[in-house]
Amino acid sequence: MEPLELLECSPPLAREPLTAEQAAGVARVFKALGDPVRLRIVSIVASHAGGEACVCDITDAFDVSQPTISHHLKVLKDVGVLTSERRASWVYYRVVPETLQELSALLNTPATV
Amino acid sequence: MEPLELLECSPPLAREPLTAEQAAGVARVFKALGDPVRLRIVSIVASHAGGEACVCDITDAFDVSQPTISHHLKVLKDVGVLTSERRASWVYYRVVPETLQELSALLNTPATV
DNA sequence: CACGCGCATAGACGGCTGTCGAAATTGCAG
DNA sequence: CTGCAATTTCGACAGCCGTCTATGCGCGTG
Repeated sequence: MEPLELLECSPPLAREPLTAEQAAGVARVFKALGDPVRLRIVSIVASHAGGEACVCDITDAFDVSQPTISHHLKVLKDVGVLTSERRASWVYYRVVPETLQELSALLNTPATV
Repeated sequence: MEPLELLECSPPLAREPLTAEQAAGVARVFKALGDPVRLRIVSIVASHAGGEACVCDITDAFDVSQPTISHHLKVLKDVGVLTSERRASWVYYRVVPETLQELSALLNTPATV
């Protein structure tokens, strides 16, 4: 499943209606962020020292099982919000700033009058 | 179901991990935006002349049934993305810029090194 | 007042999703 | 090579979600 390029130039939502294809692509990312656990995962990774966190760091912060965390990480990775890198026995996750920036720009309402 | 105030000061995701409560609140909004039809609805309303659109305007843009559109509008209204106002026989919907602005600020990654 | 139109609600149904425990995979150490 | 530790994958299951049809409600018009 490719990370899917979002929008070439990220026009604000209010500029003109999104096409069905654009909406489908962007909705995938919002959907991934639409889970409390995943949202916290992103914030944990983003705010972690060095901008990265291993799975064990993340798992410790939740009461859900470790496979469940792994599942959420896969979802976030599939939509291009996170990337992963294996070093020794641990897998480290990082956020992809470009993806979040795209969404941020999209939601940046230009004084909708 | 109250529109739920998001975050008092909208700290970026990377500042510090969200609490479970914060994440739950924000995730509700992202979840609402995580559907292609709803995302297009928001963009249609936001880009419509006068910043508002009646249900008939929106329904015409989709192939789904009118009750389905009405359901999506309710979801977006419940999380504080849209507001509605009845004038005569028609109901007009508007975006709530503050809500989208909150999310935009949250995703605005501050150069995550 | 009664009808028609615009929109919302109710109920039903198939498919997706979050969760789990168990098993497989990968890499390191001995 | 063998065993261990960290992580992913698998299979299953309950609950949620998007969609539909049918129905109800509000409002303007004749």
